[in-house]
Amino acid sequence: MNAFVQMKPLTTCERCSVHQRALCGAADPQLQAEFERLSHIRTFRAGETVVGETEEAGFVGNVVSGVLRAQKTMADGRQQIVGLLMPSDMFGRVFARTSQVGIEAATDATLCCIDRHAYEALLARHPELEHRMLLAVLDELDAARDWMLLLGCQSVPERIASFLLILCRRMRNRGCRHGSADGRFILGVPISRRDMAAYLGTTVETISRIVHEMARRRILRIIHPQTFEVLDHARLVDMAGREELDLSETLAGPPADRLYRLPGASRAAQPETGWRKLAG
Amino acid sequence: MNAFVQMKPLTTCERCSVHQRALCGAADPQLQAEFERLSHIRTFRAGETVVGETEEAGFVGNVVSGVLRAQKTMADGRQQIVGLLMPSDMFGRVFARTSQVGIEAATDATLCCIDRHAYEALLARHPELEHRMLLAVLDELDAARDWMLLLGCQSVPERIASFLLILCRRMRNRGCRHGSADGRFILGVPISRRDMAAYLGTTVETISRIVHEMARRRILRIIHPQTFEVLDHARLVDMAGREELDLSETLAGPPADRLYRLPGASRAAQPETGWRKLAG
DNA sequence: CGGGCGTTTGAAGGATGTCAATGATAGTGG
DNA sequence: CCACTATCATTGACATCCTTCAAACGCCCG
Repeated sequence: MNAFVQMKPLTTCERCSVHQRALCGAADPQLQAEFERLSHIRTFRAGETVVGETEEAGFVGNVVSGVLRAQKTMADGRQQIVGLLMPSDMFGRVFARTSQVGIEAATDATLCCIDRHAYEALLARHPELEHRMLLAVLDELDAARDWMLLLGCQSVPERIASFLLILCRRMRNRGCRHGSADGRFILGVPISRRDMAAYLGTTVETISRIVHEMARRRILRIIHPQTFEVLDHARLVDMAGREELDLSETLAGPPADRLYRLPGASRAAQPETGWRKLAG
Repeated sequence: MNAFVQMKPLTTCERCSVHQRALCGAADPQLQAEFERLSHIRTFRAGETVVGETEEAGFVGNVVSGVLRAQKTMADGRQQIVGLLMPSDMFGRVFARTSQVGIEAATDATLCCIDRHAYEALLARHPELEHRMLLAVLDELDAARDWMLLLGCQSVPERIASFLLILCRRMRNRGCRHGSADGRFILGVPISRRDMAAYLGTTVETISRIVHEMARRRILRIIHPQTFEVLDHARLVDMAGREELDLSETLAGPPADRLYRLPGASRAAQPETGWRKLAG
């Protein structure tokens, strides 16, 4: 547990920042050695394509640092981001020629890659690994369906509030209890407006308008286009319109921290009337 | 293959209409016997709840006949259908207390049910079954992401066309080459307008308007609110706005028939201008 | 026959997309 | 170090798709 009592030198994988959270970290020593032998680190600059939408990917892997976007594109160019992949998340599609999902680096990123067929063979030889893989995919499916609810039922203001709440929760889960030391909650959005729009099924202009309206209402403070201070968490929850949001793991994270609950902040005295309409 | 040369009497499972397509059908004899012992048939009337959204389901299973809807509900009652489950599709969530997805019978339905923990134990004892389960869940994930593209990027007319095309493809895959004997293509929609609206992220009124507009344009003929004749398949494809639709398995069907391709019907001489706008 | 449900149709309004122009920012090369 | 440029974000005006509300219609079934 403690690095100071560790006698044997750590392997490369054991030094990996996402090793504890990723699938490979749960493997037994022999399997970990296989991972160590088969995997390799690759880096991508923001905007670079990791796996094209139509191509058959030769490899799968884990995000070590940075953010990837999993996206689908229509014939006329319209795009939908179907998942944001953060450190320790898996990317790539096993057991299929192609899944029509492209993977691109949303920020500069470091990936731990492994040949797809080698990984499939590993899964076949190690049922316990395949079991954990199944659990991870089931969680991704839950997340995808949660996002279908967001896209199909929620207004754009609700979607934006939901998205920001999910980011809040993720930050807290990752240990950073507050974004800044003095109790204020600073929220860094890891992706551009364009990616936000493609993720939330809207446009950059609409996002800009609504975020600024939220700032006018003192729900947020805009420090930088991608950095906000959350001023009124309770009204953000109201605005999202769904109670379970602080509970669910919508960004396809690991199931371990699924039961984390935000502290029950008291509701604002003056509840904003229906955020389904921007007028409020 | 042929029932007439079958000497041993068929087991209950072997007589099951979805046995060939479902997970259980691919199991070895010993595992099939376990399925036979553990599973039981339950019937539900249209509208009945199979698994509540918040409750912890005690069982999982397969659809034998009828259609189920997998849906999520927001606090204020808005609903999104996140999947339509047809015969041979699995329902229920293994390895989780709850997935916040409710299952209801969209039509009268017959289900083959199995205790969830018993099934989980079965998966643990039979890695090859768990492997097939993983493949099925991966296909469901692909389908969910395809639907995210539909909800996030497509206009309502495009969504409706896509939905109808998927039903067409499903019908053809299931062997019914034509809905009627004389070469006309009769399409039965297995769900109500309300369910269509909840599935496509829109309202019954909008669906009605667009379907009737399609009838006016001689793309469809409305035989009955839930029965259409497809008059112009090519323009239906145009209207959907995505080429890969006839290829992808969007309704979470089995992967076996994934490569089926519709015959390349010739395009209409007079292409409708942009179906993104209803005016056309 | 009547009630209820599902569907259709109409009118009106609003939320959000589109187009266009400006402002802000960061990266680049001289 | 600074202009230059490309990209991103913002803001405004406008158009329109779609929802909402309302009422009528058809149909099934008791």
